[in-house]
Amino acid sequence: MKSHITLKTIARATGFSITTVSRALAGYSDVAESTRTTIKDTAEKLGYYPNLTARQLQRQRSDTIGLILPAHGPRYTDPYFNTIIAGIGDQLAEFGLDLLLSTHPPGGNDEMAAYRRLVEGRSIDGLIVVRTRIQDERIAYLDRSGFPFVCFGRSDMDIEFPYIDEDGEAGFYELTQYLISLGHTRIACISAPEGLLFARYRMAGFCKALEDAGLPCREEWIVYGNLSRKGGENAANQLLDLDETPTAILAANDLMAIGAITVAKEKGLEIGKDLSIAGFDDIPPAELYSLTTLQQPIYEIGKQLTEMLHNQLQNIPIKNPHILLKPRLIIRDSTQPPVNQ
Amino acid sequence: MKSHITLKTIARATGFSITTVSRALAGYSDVAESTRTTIKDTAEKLGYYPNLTARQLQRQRSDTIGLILPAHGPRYTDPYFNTIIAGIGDQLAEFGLDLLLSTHPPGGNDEMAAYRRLVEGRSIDGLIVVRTRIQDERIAYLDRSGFPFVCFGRSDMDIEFPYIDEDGEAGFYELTQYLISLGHTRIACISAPEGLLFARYRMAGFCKALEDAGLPCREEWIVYGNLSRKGGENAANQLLDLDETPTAILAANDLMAIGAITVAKEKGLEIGKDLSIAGFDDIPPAELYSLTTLQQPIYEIGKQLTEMLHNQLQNIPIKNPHILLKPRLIIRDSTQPPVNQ
DNA sequence: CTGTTAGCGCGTTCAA
DNA sequence: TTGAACGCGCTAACAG
Repeated sequence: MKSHITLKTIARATGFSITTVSRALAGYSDVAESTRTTIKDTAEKLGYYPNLTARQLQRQRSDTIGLILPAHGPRYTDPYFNTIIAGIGDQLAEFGLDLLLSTHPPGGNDEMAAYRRLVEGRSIDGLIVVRTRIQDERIAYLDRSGFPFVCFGRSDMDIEFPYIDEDGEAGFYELTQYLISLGHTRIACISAPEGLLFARYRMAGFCKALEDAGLPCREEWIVYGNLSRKGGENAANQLLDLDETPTAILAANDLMAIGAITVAKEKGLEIGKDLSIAGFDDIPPAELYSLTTLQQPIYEIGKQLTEMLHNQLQNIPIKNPHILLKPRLIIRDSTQPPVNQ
Repeated sequence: MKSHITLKTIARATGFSITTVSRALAGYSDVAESTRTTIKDTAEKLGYYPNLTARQLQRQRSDTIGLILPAHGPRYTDPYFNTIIAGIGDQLAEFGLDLLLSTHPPGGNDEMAAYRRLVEGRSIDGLIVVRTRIQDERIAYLDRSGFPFVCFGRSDMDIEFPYIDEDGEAGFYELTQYLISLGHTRIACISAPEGLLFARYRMAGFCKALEDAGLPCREEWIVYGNLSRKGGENAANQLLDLDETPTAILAANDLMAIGAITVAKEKGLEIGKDLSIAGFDDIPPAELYSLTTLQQPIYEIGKQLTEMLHNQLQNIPIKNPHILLKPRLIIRDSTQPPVNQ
């Protein structure tokens, strides 16, 4: 490592005081043009770059925001995180901010310790919380300490906080409506476990669309899966073993939809023709399976979360602290009008 | 935000000097047990947490390492990304280090500016460079400035630097050997563009295995694809239109392998039986396609890179600065013995 | 227009 | 065993 060039170095080299050097470089107007030129030139020549840590300490602001990913284990993959990081990163770059990232398994002591560390160690100015939980200790803590934060996702607590979330209800409403418009009347749903908040919203959209169309929301056509491909297979087996089978199945995520596709194919059904299937997420394999699905606006959420937090840090009042972004319906071949009644 | 508790606060509360408080909390031995207790208690009661920025400035060390992801655009997805972050993050947590993350499109001015900023702004102690390029400006810069860094990937420059890479040659060697052991003699390869370093290594392993088995490395059985699914389709079409078609196709990545599978199926070939196909990466859809492939040890690479960098920062000599990690062969149904000669 | 003084919060001499 | 003084590098208030 080369030895560090500081303001002092330049001060000595030019004969001016440290303060003058600082002001010249910062572009203050009360500096003689000639001295500014001298200072700027030697700064350039010496390759001066301000020590950001020192600046942070003085300004009491790090221009850095934090993000703690709820990661778990070696084969950790979450289809959203690439995208949300890209969204956050791009927006951050525009604002000239940095991102401090940690990964910790969700719900443990480690995780909370990481939050405390970043917040109380004053390494960051604000925090983005992702994958909110129904009862979320992190939100409770941040609210208590008055630290600026925004969330990806809603929660079920008696705390007011700014968030952005995908509008699962609107998404499933549109998707169900679309299936109805194709002529389907026997529509089943593979839901996620009821404890999950997003599952509730999606189910609500599904039921509402049926109701609005005057169709019954039949209990035996609502089954549950654990969001995995296997879960989708089990659920699809349940549905397809019924006396009266549905002509369309709507799964709470793509993985389960793909599981359902596998099962249906095994039973000799042609997807799209004999049975329509749709999912949620638009994960990469969805395209390979020609799966109709809802694409989450994750990148946009990342960008907007960052903007929201930035405003908060600037004390700019947030016009709308509760934003719902509607997923985009991606229509592929897995959903088509029903052939046989 | 609550008002900040600093050493000064505790000093005033206990009546001791800031220095004593500092030493008591830091666990120095030259502090009376009684005063240490008093100080620790009130520190606890007041909820003291050291200001990390101030500590950084004084220690001239940030205990933070940097990572700049070569991301590009909204729909940016890199299958490795999650995994390597998880690996780096887990290891970092063990060392008590933080991670400063940026995303920038590769090769641009922005990217280099981001490197300079982190390095010269002294926000970080070391850097992990991922997705190395054949001629890599980042490596040249870091080498020039003498800043500690490690790389995921090799390069083709006259610079000595520590790296970890997947051993594509060994991987493809093993995979090819495996196909040969199944009885295949007509093996084709869909390579990546020659400019890419990893493509060279993989091809080398492929050719070497053929040679070692006394099989010819026929030119018309080596075609090129742009790593996309579409590229795999085109390449497979080329191969399957030949007078003498191969009984096995080895693709430089899973996406192209999946493209090849699609094409082969369209032509009425049964995968595994009429034509064996294998890929590289083990991306999630690979399992859905029962694709034999090579799984990259990304998580391990992330961990080991972090460890390597950490050692470097501690001035612990790195035993082996050039590590190659062998991919793991995942055998699925897409590769089977050839039926018809 | 420029320099002196002071302080951000912490750790580390050195003297008492 | 404790405290005063100093410096990390930068910025801001105040004088001149």
